[in-house]
Amino acid sequence: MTRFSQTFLPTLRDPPADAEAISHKLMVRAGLIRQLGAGLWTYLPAGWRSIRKVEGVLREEMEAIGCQEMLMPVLQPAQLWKESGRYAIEELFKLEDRRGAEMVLALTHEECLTYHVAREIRSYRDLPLMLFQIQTKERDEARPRAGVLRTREFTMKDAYSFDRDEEGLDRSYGLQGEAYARIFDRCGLRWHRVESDVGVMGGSGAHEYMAPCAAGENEVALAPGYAANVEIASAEPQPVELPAPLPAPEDVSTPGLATIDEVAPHLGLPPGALIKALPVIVEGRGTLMVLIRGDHRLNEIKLRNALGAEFRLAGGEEIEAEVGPVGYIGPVGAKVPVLKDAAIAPGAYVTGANRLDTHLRGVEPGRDFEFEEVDVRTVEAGDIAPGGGAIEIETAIEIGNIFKLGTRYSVPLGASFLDESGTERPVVMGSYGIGPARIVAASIEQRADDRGIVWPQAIAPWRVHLVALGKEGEPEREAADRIYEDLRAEIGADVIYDDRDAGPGEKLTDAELLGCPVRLLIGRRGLADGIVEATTRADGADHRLPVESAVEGTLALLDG
RNA sequence: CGGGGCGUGGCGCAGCCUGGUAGCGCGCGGCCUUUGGGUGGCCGAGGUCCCCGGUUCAAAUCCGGGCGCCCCGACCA
Repeated sequence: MTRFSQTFLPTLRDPPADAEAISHKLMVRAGLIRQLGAGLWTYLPAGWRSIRKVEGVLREEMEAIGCQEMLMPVLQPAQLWKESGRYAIEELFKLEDRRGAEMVLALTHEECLTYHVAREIRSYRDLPLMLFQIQTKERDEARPRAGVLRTREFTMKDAYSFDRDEEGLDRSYGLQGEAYARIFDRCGLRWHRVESDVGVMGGSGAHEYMAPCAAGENEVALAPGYAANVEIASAEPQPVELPAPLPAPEDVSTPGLATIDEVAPHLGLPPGALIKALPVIVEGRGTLMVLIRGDHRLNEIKLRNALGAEFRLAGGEEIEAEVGPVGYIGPVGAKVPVLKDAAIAPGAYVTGANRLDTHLRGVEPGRDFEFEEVDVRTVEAGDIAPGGGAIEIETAIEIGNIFKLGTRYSVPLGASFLDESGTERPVVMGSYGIGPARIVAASIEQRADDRGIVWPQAIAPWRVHLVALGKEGEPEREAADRIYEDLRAEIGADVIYDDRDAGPGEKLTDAELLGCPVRLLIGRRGLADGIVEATTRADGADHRLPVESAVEGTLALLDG
């Protein structure tokens, strides 16, 4: 029974005032979701239908690769998380039960599943194993945003693989990757698989699946044969014109000029002919000076990975005390070790002189200071990717990720098995996440037009939106009632029938807002010619279907 | 966590500066009208003005505190 008049489908003429993202506005306007609190969203019937369709695709593709569905609790003993070392995560919701026992709300389920696997898996004969669930995740996000894009509670398809060795992991990882490609294709998304950061915890590899769209929180660097999250992307920089070399560095007076933007024009040089010196304090290593070309930006994740340790930028007082006058520090005669970004090519640069109001020109790396070379800058559009193509930067939503965990969880939680030789070995794990809500939101972001949502068939709340003009008891209604019943016999609940006594404008506008793939319009005008009018939402094409074969005609439009 | 903004019928907003009657559009209910792009008319319902405290004869409005929400940034295992 999906008659619009009896469905909880509250459409809105205007978007909520505080909505920015297209998907946020349209999902609220089309009656898919409503907000309960910051980062907390209710799915109304139409929205939930779409989510469940995504889940259906996920189930099919997971099962197709031998991944078995199960279900784990959201509420978990804190102890497990202390054992895995993740209890300190700020996003982890922590609470106590009535006895005062410490509990947490799971933000993923590695701990829980590894706990079970540790107890049930004994032999190499029990491996490999792939399991998944579609379950709620709770994360105390610092800043929920953009409707359903970043929330504190959401459902996730999380899959986990258990293998005896790295080779097995590679196989499982490959299978998941293939399933992911089919999933995102079936959901009609434009997406990229990009290399991603594995974090300080390690892991031997990770990829993110990114759907380009304006509301994205991530940036991806793309070039022919190359795709990486900007967080870890690496590329050849664009060249910069450097001044003629000097026999030795020379002082230049730069009174009051402390930034690249002030010094470069003063000397008539491009910013890239200057070197930016960034003092950082590294956990366990003290203060270092990182050198970046003046027109480049430091990539903190790449620096963290290069250091193999956490760090922070030094504060003003720390710089004065350990390095030199803020704004005038440089590598020549530096009191701390120097790391030079690889994008600083050989040549003569301007740097701080470590004396107030003074810079040096003609400074040449190697000749005038010692350094360790690292790659820690943020790539930019136009840089040359490893494959030789020019990089383009796109913003994107992360819709899924796959991660080679290795033994990150199996070792602390004691998940091991005996191999053929009777040796105990830790299970080698992978984890694989997809957010159904993000698939829905990304689809809307990528496909919507100025009239509303444009669903792909696979995840539309209804595939057919039947609009009857006229009111109760009139001929067009009777014709529509018949077609509705016939359609239901063919595609079940996948048709919504707008039987409201509203004006034509309102019904048609709502149909476009909701964005179902095929709209059938039954009105006097068409009926006089013996036809119903079918319009496909994606291309706006009109099709005149004879009344007597309207259902067949609709089905033909659908599966094509 | 830093910065900015907002909180007044279901939605979008005005009123606040300069204290005294809570208002508009949409939506909602009834009747009539209209039925190929949010039709028109008449009548009507609906508000603890985010909360607590203070000032005052009197607070949506002024003061103090708190809460909530949004945006930018940081963060995002």
